[in-house]
Amino acid sequence: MNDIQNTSTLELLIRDADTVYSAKELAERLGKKKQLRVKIGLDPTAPDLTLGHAVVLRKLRQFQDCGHKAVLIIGDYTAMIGDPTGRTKSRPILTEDEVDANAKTYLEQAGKIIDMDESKLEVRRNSEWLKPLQLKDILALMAQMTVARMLERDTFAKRQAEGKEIYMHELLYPIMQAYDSVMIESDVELGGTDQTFNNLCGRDYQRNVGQQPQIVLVMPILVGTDGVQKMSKSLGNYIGIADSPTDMFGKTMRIPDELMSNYFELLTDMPEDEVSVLVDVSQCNPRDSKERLAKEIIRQYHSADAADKAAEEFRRVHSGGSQGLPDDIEEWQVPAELLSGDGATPVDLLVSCGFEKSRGEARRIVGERGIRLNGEVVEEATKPIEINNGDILQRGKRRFIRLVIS
RNA sequence: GGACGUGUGCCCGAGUGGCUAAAGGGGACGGGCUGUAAACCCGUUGGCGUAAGCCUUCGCAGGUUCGAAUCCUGCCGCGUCCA
Repeated sequence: MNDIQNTSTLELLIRDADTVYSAKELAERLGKKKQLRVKIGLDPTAPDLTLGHAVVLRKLRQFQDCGHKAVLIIGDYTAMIGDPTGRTKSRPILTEDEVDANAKTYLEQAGKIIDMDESKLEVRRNSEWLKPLQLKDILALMAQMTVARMLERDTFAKRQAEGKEIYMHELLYPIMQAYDSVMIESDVELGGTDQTFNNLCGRDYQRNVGQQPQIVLVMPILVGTDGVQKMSKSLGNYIGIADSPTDMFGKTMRIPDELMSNYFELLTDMPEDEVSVLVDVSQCNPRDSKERLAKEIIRQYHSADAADKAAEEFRRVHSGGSQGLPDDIEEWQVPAELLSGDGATPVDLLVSCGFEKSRGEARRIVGERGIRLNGEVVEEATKPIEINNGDILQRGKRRFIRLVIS
């Protein structure tokens, strides 16, 4: 590589980053032309990755494409604490089976983004080195950090200011994560802005043992579909990497318009100048731009074909009060006992097929004119209705089921 | 160990003897409208019942009262401060 290529590599790698500690160090290390070890940690708590994870994984992929090695850490031990980013409940210890299962799903899903080739990827669990630690080892690690320093961390500082509790073991989380960096000798660690403190700890711990401190590349946090909070599974404002094209499309269409440029930037490879046109309301209809965004996203996790189909289906089913049907409608076998006697009432059907949890709920939604049979609004909740094989029962705008009678 | 608080529906949070299935907000769901599953507006949001109505719910267990989420006793959880 000559200097010009080197510069453009650096530019590519720090593009879209929130902060880099420091770009200068990264330039220097890239200049040494050795394969860098680029660390990323995932706690195997919930078994599904979201587009929030994708932001960081996409960055990791760029490093791989530049010839560097991804070191993916499955935080099976750190997961026992849970990163104390504000939610305070301590988490249960995961069994080995749960970790195995979650790790497997993680890898499958991450594999849609990163290069799984062995020369480009190393997967490690931090129980490997955290589990054997003795108390004296842990004390030695703790002795490298001061209380004052630890309490600088924003979430701790905030909780302390508010008089909220901070448990002792939570203070260990950054230390454990830092120790991970030492053990795998990472050159670069990637993370979201909420990880900054932890990642910077890694630099200190590496320096203490004579390693060259890792470069910390901080990516912006992806805002969830609610347009307010961080995208996360537990907040329910997420788009999952494993979501179906239909769901991905619908969820993307739902994001507030203002979020579009952010999503384009962090989740697609579209050039900046093109994006700036798309998000300019004087030049483009936001609806069309958002459809474009949704397609770009789906293309990466499914296929261009699936993206087109999802868009077409969405228009057909949802646009302008239209009554089109989705491509795949789940079938449901109507139980024989519902058909005996006077026949099934809408309430019976709704509860039995799982659209509603209770008969009261079912009655209510019929009253709200939220139920249709073959496109016709069902008016009476408790009067038996005639149903035939193949009828389409619809709840609200987007839940459909095909009745099967045999 | 001591003092004082606190525990309400999916979440937050009012309520201090009846008019409270329990204000208000958030979320969720349904409808209208639309460029979308955005925004905005309207509605719904314990269970059973066609309905009248009945039943269950305010940390847990008892008690007082015609009547308790509201008062008393005990227990449990949580918090702040003092030691």
